[in-house]
Amino acid sequence: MRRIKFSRQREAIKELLAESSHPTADEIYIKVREQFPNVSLGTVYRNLNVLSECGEIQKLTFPEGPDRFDCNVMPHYHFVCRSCGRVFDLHVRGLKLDMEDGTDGAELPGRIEAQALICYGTCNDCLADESQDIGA
Amino acid sequence: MRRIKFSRQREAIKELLAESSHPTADEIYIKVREQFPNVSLGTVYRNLNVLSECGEIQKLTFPEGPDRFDCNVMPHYHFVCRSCGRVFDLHVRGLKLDMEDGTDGAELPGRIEAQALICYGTCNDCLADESQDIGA
DNA sequence: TTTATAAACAGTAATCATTACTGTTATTAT
DNA sequence: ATAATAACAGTAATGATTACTGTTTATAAA
Repeated sequence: MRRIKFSRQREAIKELLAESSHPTADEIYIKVREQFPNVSLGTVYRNLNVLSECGEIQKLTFPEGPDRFDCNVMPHYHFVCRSCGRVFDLHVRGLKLDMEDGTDGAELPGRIEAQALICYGTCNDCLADESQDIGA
Repeated sequence: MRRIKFSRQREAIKELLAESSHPTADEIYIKVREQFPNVSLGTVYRNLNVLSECGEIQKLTFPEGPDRFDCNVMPHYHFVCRSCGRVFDLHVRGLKLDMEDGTDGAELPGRIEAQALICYGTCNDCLADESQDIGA
């Protein structure tokens, strides 16, 4: 059982995570370097993994681009804009899994312990831009 | 607009996809080599991308491991066993997104055009193994 | 309040999945 | 048949992430 020691770099990473929205490891790296010019990208990755293993943060994987990290560990889902690439929180009260019933293929393949839902679409900003383009 | 030409390799990839369950590019590569010993991994990737851009197949991204491919393009979701790593189809009739309402943060960030849901847990086989271990 | 320990570090090399490039082959429209 | 070019095999390059190595630093015990 490993004791986790305090580290200034990790504290900085936690603070930066709290004030940014779903940053990538590299985005965090760039910001941490303002406080610790010699910090290495490996340190950022190691600490992000330590924090997500502790359940202090959440790692998010998307089909496009690198993983992102979220300081919000409450169950919630994500919306990715296909146009601008931004990631938004989706405030969903709860997912209702309406399973198919029937004579076969009807049952769950196992015990569900966690869920990740990603919705893809066009964000409101990009929708507004689209309608402007049409008007112009 | 590019015209897609017939290719024997692509046909083989489609057939292999139809008879396997969520294979990775590498797993397909190994199988295609039985028919085309000189096929290259790049060819497999290129064709998988062509097919998923055409909507003939679906690309699946998971937090662990490489992408997987699915010949089932009907909307459906996936279950990943954390114990054995297998991926199962989830036969869900439809997701009910029960959005939070309130004075702010309540609205959708945009227009949802697609959804990907991954559930994580322990599959029935691994659950059975677990209870055997306890019994022994 | 030194000293031992091992976690964490910076820096760098290695890995893995995937894409891009290059010269050749095969499909298809003319 | 021939021309145009999609697709190919083979290989190099890329991007994200992890692993390694020798050093520094936080913490627990002497």
